[in-house]
Amino acid sequence: MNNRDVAAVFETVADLLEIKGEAIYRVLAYRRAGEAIRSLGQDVHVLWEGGKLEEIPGVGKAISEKIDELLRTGKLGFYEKLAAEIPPGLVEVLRVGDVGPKRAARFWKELGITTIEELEEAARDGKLQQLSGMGQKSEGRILDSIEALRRRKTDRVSIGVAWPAAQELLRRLREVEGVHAAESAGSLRRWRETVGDLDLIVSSTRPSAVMQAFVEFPEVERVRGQGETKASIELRNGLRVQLWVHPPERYGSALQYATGSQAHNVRLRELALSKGLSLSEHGFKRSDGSEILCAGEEDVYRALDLPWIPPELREDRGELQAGRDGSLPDLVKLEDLRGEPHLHSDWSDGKATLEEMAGAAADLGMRYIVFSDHSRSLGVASGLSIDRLREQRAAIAAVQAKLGKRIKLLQGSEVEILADGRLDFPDEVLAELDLVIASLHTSLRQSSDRITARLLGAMDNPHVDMIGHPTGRLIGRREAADLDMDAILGKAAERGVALEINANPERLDLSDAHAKLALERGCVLSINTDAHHPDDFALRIYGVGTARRAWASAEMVLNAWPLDRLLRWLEKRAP
DNA sequence: GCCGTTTTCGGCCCGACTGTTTTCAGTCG
Repeated sequence: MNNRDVAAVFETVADLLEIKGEAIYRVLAYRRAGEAIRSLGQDVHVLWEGGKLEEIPGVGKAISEKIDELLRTGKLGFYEKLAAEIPPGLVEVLRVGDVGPKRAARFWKELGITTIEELEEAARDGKLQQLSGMGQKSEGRILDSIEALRRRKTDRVSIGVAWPAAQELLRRLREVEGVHAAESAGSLRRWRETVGDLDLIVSSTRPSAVMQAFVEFPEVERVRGQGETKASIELRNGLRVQLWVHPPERYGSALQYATGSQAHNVRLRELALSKGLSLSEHGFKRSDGSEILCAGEEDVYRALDLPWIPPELREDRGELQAGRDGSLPDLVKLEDLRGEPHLHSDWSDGKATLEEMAGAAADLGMRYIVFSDHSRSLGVASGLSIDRLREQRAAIAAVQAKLGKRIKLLQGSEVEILADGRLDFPDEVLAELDLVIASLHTSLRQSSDRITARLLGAMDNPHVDMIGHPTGRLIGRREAADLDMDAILGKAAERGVALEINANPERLDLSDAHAKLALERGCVLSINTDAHHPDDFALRIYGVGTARRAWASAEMVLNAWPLDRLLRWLEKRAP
């Protein structure tokens, strides 16, 4: 039973309790605990064995006992009792928009509905509108929502899809007359790896005009709601978008509010209350009814005696305390990155020549790049033989001569960790390279013991400087390998091996949570694009976002170091 | 059910929008 499984049990418990009509704070407690376990960097088993379950925020005595029962027996009596009372299938019904716990409970009790299919059938038969408090419109909305749910396929989309889509909408919004500023908020602004919808905030004194222009954008499929200051639409590609319009003098509180996370906002509001202030997206209200307006986000935090907190940290993971202590990290920025340690050329499966990749990198201001084409056994990616690897070295030297001081070119390899744990090149070949990245691409479904041993063994090789996309996950498509992350991070810290944050939005591997844990263990990170084409360098933003979510400063990121420091580091590592 | 620069008990964030309403419940973020 992994973290996700445990989290899913508590999240389902929360939904079932809510349908049952339990006290909302009890429901929220289970939901919060579920989310905390889901975003835990380390295996919940490790905390369990160490008797540290209650250190998880939102986990107290009752829930830690339930985790214990789950991990010991694989079952939870509390859940089974609940599932006997309320059909667990109803949890699925909650995914339909416009259907919350109250309606789900009524549909079940009054119409016997326990699945989305049954709900759809009842709606088509006009049975929903016969319930008191329901009408034709509500029934129609629910039918629309079921269709929308089917169109979406998944609940959350990759940030690699969401971010460009948001930039396009923002560009268009900024052209609308009367718009002072427009930004994305929500989980996108916090750089979460997937987002449920886009939240856009506009500063304007003419909200209704902005609203009207927005719902008439050509890519809008349907308008889910439209009011004076708020609109909700769905795009043709299934993405849902919320727009808030606020006057400039309230823009800061609106942006802060919409950025979340919910847990962070709850903490802020508690803090506000303790100072006799009530905080909403419109600003602060004192008990006498007077207001404090916040044009900028920093005004919101200042009113609470806090420094501005970067959006990536707003997850209620200690950022308020760090703000009070003055110990907020100076987070790594895109401009801090000085080079690219992991990229491919057409010598293996890249789509561009050495010179094209080098030129593009130099144009972006990078000081160095490391050609790290695949090694010989990865046939599907045209991995280099030892002879080809040596030929490539001469080719790189020729390009270097041509580019001169514009950029420093290094040669590395993304060397396969074979299924039996050996590396794909012998040590004497690895010793010829400037930087060696060891990666898993095959046999990712091995048992935890075997696949963990492969990575540990690779890190014991003195030539290995870095591990590429450590868990091998593809978000939404392939699960991470079943690694003992505790052992992996411990070994990386001990051996001084850098761990990659692969910036490709399909990977983001290490994840934010693992990267944070890695830093706490004293590991060094590297933000790599794994570029196969010059356009891929643009993916750096996703890696930077993930590193920032891990509380990483530039000091902790290998490719944010100056080149001479990197070279000294490599030299010191050489056996 | 959790939690403590108010607290080990008594709180726990707040508002917009919609639909079916005679004053508000439900959903959403």
